[in-house]
Amino acid sequence: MVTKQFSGSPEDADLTRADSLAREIFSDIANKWALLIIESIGDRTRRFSELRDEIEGISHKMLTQNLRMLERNGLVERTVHPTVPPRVDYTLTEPGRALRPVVDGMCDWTHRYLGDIEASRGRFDG
Amino acid sequence: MVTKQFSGSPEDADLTRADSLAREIFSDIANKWALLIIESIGDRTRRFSELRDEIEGISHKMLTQNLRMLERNGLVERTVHPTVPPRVDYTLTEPGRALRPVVDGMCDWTHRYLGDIEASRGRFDG
DNA sequence: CTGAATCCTCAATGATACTG
DNA sequence: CAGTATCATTGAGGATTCAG
Repeated sequence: MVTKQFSGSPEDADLTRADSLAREIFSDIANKWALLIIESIGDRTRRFSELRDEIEGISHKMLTQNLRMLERNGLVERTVHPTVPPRVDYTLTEPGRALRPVVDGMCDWTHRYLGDIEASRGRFDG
Repeated sequence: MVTKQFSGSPEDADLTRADSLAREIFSDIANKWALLIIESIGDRTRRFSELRDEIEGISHKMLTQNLRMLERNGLVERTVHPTVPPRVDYTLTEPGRALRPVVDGMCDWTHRYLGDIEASRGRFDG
């Protein structure tokens, strides 16, 4: 549950604090760019430019922004190679890898129900 | 994969069309309100006001907007009871229920790594 | 190449009021 | 109660520029 939680116990403060933190994290993760980045990195090591090229439609800014956010939350690790021109590699951390099955599940679901959804849309719109 | 797909085969047009549709659907679903609504409905029948009360922080507008979107994509079914005052029930359809494990997985992941993430944030911010 | 910062625009969101 | 519409505001996100 990432929605409300009632208690009444003395640990109320901690519970609501943990809940609001959970919601904050959930909101960070539950957005398309974050999930697509995780999906794109997978179990590989990817450079900034590779991600930008692979993730259709993502802008330079959105990519850096989301990579920072994922790094801050400890889902991706960023290693800078002091070469010139600079080269930065991104990999998933253990928490990041643990999220992969979830993202895969969402991708699978999307393809599995593509037809049904298209049909439903047709009905709804028409 | 919901990112790029190359082919070169004659079905190119259909492939890219299916891909863009997949991305569209993925973008619809991969947002916090949609996922929280699905989580909140679960296997129950929920009224509009119940959802509004249960999903902390969601506005009237966001709830209706996302419910319409989910209905259009065939994830939720909307049944209006012609009473006064009116009463509207929402339930998950088969595609909607099929997405539950994914959402549950994301919620589980959030709570599982809450501590790690908080620690990582501390390191990153400090 | 990567990334930060700036500016600018438009869409997402909230607040409010009105309808069935 | 549920839903739509309108308006106002904010913030997301794109384009561009500069720096390491």
